[in-house]
Amino acid sequence: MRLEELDAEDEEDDQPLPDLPNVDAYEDVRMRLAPNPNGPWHLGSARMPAVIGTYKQMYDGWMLCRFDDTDPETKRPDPNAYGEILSSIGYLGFDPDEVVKASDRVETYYEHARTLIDEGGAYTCSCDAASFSALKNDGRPCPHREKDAETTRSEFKAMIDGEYAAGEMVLRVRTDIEHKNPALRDWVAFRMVDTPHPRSEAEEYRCWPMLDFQSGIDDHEFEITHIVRGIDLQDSAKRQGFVYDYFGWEYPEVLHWGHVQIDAYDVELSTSTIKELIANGELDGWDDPRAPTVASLQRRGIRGEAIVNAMVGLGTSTSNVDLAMSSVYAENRELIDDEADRLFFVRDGVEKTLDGGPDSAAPPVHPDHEARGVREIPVGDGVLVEPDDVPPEGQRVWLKGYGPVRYTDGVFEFTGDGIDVVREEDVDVVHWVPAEENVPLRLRTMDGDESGHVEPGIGGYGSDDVVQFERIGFARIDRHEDEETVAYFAHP
RNA sequence: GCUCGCUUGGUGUAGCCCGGCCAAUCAUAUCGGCCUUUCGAGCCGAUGACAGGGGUUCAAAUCCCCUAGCGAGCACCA
Repeated sequence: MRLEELDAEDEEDDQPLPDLPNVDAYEDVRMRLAPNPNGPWHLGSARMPAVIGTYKQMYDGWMLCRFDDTDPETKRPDPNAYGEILSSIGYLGFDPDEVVKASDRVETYYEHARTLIDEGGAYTCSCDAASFSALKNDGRPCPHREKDAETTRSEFKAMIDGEYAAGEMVLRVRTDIEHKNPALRDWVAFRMVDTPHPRSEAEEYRCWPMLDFQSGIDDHEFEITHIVRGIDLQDSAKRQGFVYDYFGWEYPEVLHWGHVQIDAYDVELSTSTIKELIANGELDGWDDPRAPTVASLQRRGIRGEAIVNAMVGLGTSTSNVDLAMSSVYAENRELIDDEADRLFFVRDGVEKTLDGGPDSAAPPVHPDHEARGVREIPVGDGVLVEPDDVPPEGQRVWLKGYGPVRYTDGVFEFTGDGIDVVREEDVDVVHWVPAEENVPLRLRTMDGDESGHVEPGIGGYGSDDVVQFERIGFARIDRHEDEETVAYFAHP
C-alpha cells in the first residue's frame, strides 16, 4: 500500500508536462497539429507533435493532423510535404487519429461565412489594403462597413464565383473598429488568390479563407478542446472570439509557447531559408547533416524519441527558448548506447608496420555485454592509426583489443606488457584497423565529411544500423558502395 | 506609435495562481575524482540563477508599482 502510494506520487512527479488547463470540463482531451505543408519539417516544427502528442498520451486523448494549406501563393503548399510531414510525425513516434486538409474543406468555410453574413458579422470590402489599414489605425470604419447583409451576400457569392481578381474584394469580420488593440479590428476572413492551389482537388478555388477564419471554424467543427500554438498566434483567439460569439460557440482552452532556437547550427530554422540553401546547392537536401531538419536527424540515426524527450523538456512557456543539441544527444545516447555495437574507425590513418605479436585481435562487440561476443580482427603485417595517436619515438601505446607496442624507428614493436602499464604507467589506449583488411568509410558530419578506414566487420551491418566508433562517437550506417561505406555521424 | 506577452545558473526547467517547509528542484553542460583496454556508460563531488529598483508584509522568487531588456501582433502569410 505504502509502495503504491509512493509509485503514484512518483508518477505524478515524472509527469513530463504541466497539466493542461480545465481538463475536467471536457469528456475527452482533443487536440490538433496544424502544420503548413509548405515544405518538410525543420527541427522547430518537431515541438508541435512532441508536445501535443505527449499530451495526447498523458490524457489518453484524441489528435487531429490538419494541414492548414489555404494559401496557394505566399506559403504555397508543396505536394510532397503532406506525406513527408506525416512520415516525420511517425518517426517521432505519434499517430494522428485523423488527418484532414483545409483545402478539402473550403465549402464548409463558405457555408459558415454565409451564416456569419446573415448574422451581421461580416461585410465585403473593396478598400485597398493600405487605405483600410490607415482608417483602421485611426479606429474609423470604411464606407463598406454599413453595407446590408444582402449586398454582402451577393458580393461574397461573386467572390466565390471568382468574379474578382486578387486584391479587389475581401470579406471582413465585423469586430469592433474602435477596439483598443488595433490587431483585432475588422480582420480579413476571405480574400481572392489568382494562383491555383497545387492540389488538383482544390485548384478551382479563388476565394480562400485566412488562417484565423479557417482554423477557428475547424477547431469548433472537430470539437478541439485544447489548442497549443506559438506566440505569433497569440491574438488569434481574441480575433476568432468575435466569430465564436456570433455563432454562440465556446472557445477551446489555449496555450501559447515561444519560439525555439537550436544551437549548433549555422542555418536558420526556417523552411524557406533551408529551401533556398538546397536550391542553390549549399545543402545536399533536407537530410543533409548540416540541415537543422527532422529528416537530417533521422538520417543520422537519432531516435525520434530523443527529439521528443528534449522538446518536452522545454516545457510550454511563452518565452523564447534555446534548445541545446547536447540535450538531444544526451537523450539519444541513453536510448542507443546499450545496443550500439562497437567498431574501430580510423580517420586519416597512417600506416605502421607491426613487429611481433598475435595474428589477430578480439575486442568485445559491446564492453557491457560479454554475451554478444568478440570481433575477430585479423592483424596482418601492419595497422592504421590516427596521426594524433602515434606516440613519440620510443614510447608505448596500447592498441585496443590487441596489445602493447613500442614505437621504434617507425615500427610498432609488440612488447608483451601486461594491462597494468595502461593503468599504472599512463600508456594510452588507441583504436586502429588492419592496414590490409579494412574497408574505406566516409563519415558525414555536421562539419563536413571525414574519410578513413573501418574494421572489416562493418560488412555485417546494414543500412539503419547504429554503431559506436570507439573514441569517436555514434553513427548510423547509411549504405555500402563499391568503393566505400557511407555512415552519418550522430553525436559523441 | 498602439496592443499583448515574457525575464530563475552556460542551456532548459520546477517553484509563482493559494507569500513562510526555497540559504531555490531536476536535467543538461563544464570541471575534478573513482572505475574502465573509448574522449562512451556508470558512480561520487564541484561550479553556477530569482533582470534592476521601490512598495505591501512579522515574512516575497512568489503579491503591487516603476524601470530596463527581449519577443509577438497591428498582412488580402501561416
